[in-house]
Amino acid sequence: MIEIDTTTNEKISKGERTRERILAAALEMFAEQGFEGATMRGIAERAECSLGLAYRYFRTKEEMVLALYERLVEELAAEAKLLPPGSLASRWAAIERADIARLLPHRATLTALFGAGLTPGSPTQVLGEGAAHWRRRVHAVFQDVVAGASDLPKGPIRGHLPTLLYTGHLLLVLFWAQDPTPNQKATFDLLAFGEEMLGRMWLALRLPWASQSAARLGAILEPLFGAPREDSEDPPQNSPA
Amino acid sequence: MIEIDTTTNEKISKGERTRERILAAALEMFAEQGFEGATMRGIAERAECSLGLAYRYFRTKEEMVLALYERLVEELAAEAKLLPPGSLASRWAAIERADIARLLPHRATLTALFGAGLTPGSPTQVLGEGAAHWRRRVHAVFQDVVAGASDLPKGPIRGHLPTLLYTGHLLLVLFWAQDPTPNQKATFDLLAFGEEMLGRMWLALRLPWASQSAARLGAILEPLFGAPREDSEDPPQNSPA
DNA sequence: TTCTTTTTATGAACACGTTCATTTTTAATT
DNA sequence: AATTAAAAATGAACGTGTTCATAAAAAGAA
Repeated sequence: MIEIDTTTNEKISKGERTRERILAAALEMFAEQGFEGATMRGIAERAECSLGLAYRYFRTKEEMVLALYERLVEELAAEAKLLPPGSLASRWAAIERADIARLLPHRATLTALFGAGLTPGSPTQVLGEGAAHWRRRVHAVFQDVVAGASDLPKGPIRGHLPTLLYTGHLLLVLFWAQDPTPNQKATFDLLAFGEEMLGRMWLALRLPWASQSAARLGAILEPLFGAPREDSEDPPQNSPA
Repeated sequence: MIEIDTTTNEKISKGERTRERILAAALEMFAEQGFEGATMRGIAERAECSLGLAYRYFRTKEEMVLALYERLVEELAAEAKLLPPGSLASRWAAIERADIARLLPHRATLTALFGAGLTPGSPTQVLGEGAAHWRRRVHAVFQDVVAGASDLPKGPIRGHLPTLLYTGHLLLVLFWAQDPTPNQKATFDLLAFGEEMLGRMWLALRLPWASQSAARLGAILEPLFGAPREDSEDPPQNSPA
């Protein structure tokens, strides 16, 4: 019962199609009823399968949101590759604006993931071992953002720029998810503020202590968000053995 | 069956004593088994009461952690009052160090609260309406920190300093709860970094655009964390009607 | 005291996320 | 076609947080 995908010409097993069906049902339910409002039984019913089957493809309810997050990260990565050259500030702001626009329809859903990301013991803990693969993935995106910039500084900050931008991204998205102002105005104000600050960077880097401080901040954050270690590169498994 | 407290001479009803017993049991269980590990049934058993009774005094499991948080905030406020005069940087760093030391034994427990604080719909959402009372309370603490500083700047930043310090505090504590480095070294590095930055503030404020930028950042954050509005000052109710 | 009202306490029941032994369907092999 | 092995699918059952109708105990009024 193995079929061939008409667009990508890849073999698609029955299981993969079922997984897709369940995920689609889940995302619809999340959008309609929120993360907590949606129940696993309801998702299974909409996907026209049993409750147990949903757990064959997703170890946990939260992992369904993770699958959504995975897609969004890949879209972000693709967008970073296509970013037109320009100043670092403009490139960073552009990708943040594009990302927030993409996350917008899933705001309520993603917030559940962020909440879990700050919960100890969760496999999706932001700074935990389970999320290391995604940290590297997103870090690579900001390496692209930096690499295409036309106005890179020379000093010791250079190497820390991806990590610093990534940190800014994380804070911005986390804030966005919580932002109670209408249309998340405060978030966009912060974004514009950050863009302007980045634009003035070269002015500030004239001051020797400012340059040193930026590098020092980068050094603190680097081991947490930053450079890939010699670990394995295997993405975590969502499919059954 | 109303008794008199020997230390404060206040009337203590039977219910209040029961509430205290349940809270104590809960905190012990949280410390031993973590927030998720502790069960409401286990807490009730240790408090030698029925399951339903625990829900009479705490609307939810999370609210038990909130009761702990409330205590810790009051201790923080008291400590801010006793802070010796000095530079703003030293006063801020001192209170942060003291606070983190106080939170340390409850790290695992509090993280559950922080996670919930980022979850939409939760009554303890950090920037939500339910937490407004606590935001004002903590903001007042940083007003004290600022008020006692010996080196306050003159410009438009002055009014935003409490909000800016509070924001730094929030970020620091959130980071601390997640910090995977041994003994939370990264957190203390960030704290030292922040202290040094604050110390250099007056140097930076010479630059007109730096001064304006700081004020602009304050203006964005002010409505979220900052100044109390004309709302009621009633603390949320934990006791039954 | 006796009656009434309020406070304090109970535990069965519900919906939920999750697990697991089991069955059914599909693919591979002879 | 018959047999076997692997993949896909099932639904009952468990422990959880939470709710609720109800009872017991305490306080107040007569």
